[in-house]
Amino acid sequence: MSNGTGPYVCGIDAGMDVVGGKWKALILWALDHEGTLRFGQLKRQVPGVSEKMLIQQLRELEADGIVHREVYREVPPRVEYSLTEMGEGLNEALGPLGAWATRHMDQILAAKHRDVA
Amino acid sequence: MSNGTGPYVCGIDAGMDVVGGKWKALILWALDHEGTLRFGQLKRQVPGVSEKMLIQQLRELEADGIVHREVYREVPPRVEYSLTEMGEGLNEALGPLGAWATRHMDQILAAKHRDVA
DNA sequence: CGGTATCCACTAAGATACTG
DNA sequence: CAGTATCTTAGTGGATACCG
Repeated sequence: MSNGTGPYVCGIDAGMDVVGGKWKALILWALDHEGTLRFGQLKRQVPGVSEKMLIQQLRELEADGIVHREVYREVPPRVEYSLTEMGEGLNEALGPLGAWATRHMDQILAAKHRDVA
Repeated sequence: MSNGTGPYVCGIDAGMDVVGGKWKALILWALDHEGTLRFGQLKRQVPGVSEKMLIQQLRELEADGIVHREVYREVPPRVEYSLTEMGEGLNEALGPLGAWATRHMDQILAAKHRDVA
């Protein structure tokens, strides 16, 4: 996801690299609003995601220190995902972006329809 | 870049869709710091980008109302790119994300090295 | 329940060559 | 100078089937 020319040019570049996956924003948002979630619950909160993608994105977020994965060795198995402190900070940092997009939602949607047509 | 399940689930989702291209953050950053730039100047400010990708990302940003493209019909041709008001707003909204990433840069870089290895 | 593994389609991205 | 056109490759994402 980076440009490969060594370290990042700016913080935004690095930030986009962390949160830039197709489903990551949605995962972050779900964990922020619902708190700790099991795998199955999380899947329901992110409609349309496949198990493969959900796992993949969760593993990347975990590697980046954004989400915490807690395994309970029970029958049936239970795994819970939650935001770390760093993840909560990331969510706060994304707040203004969300607000901006909400403010300009009509234009964003209009542009999107145009390139579909 | 969206999940295709209709409108966006949240603003962050929509925002990521606008700024989520591989080079868009860098383009935004360059235009914000340098002001109006010609195509060639912009290319030098975004090291490693191909002309094809630069054009493509610029066209998408233009369609989203983020950058303004001004063509001067001269010889040799001159085209200048600048941020719109909406684009400047987007840049401000990305500020906290950049700050967050800068704050956690070491962990981000560490995670990145780990999955290279 | 919470994953893995495999295969396949699609798109994003890069290299190169050419044009108004 | 500022693109366009074409081809090729790498990576992303989805469907399906199976496992502890």
